Amino acid sequence: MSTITQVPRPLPEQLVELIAERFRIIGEPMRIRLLDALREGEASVQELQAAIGASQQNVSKHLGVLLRAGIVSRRKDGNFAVYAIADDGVFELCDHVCGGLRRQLENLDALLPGGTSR
Amino acid sequence: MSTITQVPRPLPEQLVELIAERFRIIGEPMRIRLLDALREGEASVQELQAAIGASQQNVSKHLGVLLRAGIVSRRKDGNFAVYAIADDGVFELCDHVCGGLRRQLENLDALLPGGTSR
DNA sequence: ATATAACACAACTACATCGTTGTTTGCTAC
DNA sequence: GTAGCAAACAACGATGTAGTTGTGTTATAT
Repeated sequence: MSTITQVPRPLPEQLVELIAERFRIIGEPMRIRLLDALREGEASVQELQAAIGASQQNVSKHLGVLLRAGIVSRRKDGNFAVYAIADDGVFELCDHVCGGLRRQLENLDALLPGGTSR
Repeated sequence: MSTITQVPRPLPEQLVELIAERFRIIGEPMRIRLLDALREGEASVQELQAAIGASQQNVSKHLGVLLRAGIVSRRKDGNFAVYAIADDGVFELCDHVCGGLRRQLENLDALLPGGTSR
């Protein structure tokens, strides 16, 4: 199942907004930390809170944003709320961004006299 | 040169910030429109302004953001400033996002009785 | 039933950023 | 030089959102 997302040429306004929203949601340090933590598997709010070091309310809030965006899923287990990655694509996205960052650094590096080191 | 961006497991704080910034920069409707317009090739501020329908100052400002992020490049041609895509990776990113959106829509679609239409 | 724990919701403050208005810079033409 | 155009810069108001504080809400345990 290849994802050959043939995108229309002048992007329709609605799609622009959707894409922007998606990027904006991921473009938050706290949410990236949450997604990164969830990479190891599902976790409760408590565990995420401990892993990241943020207030319970803040973690819950950001998880709510990710949940409404369909990026994570939620499951109730007794007294706990267990969150998990629902859309693995986000990691490919992050890897892509990391690749881009790396390319930029390499380009900057090439401009310096010292080469790779220094 | 395959970009196998092996990302460290707990993402270092600096990298988190960089990734977030990158996403945040792309996550703006106006900037997405600019990038979309530049997909056809380099263009002056005037042309972009006309294509998108925004004020000169606003277009210039957003282009400045994209330029500082290294996503577009700038070239002076007489009285004009000609911008072009510097990092083609952004389109793959957008396609990825579109793919994710499409998957979500399909999932929602599957939940509806009518199937694909309606 | 009561107490406690885990999580979510609501109101609020602080801060960032979008878009506008006004101005400045840099180039071309006369 | 002066006039005129393209683009960038600067300051401002309005809006959005991150994080905190305070308060429900739901489930477990005694």
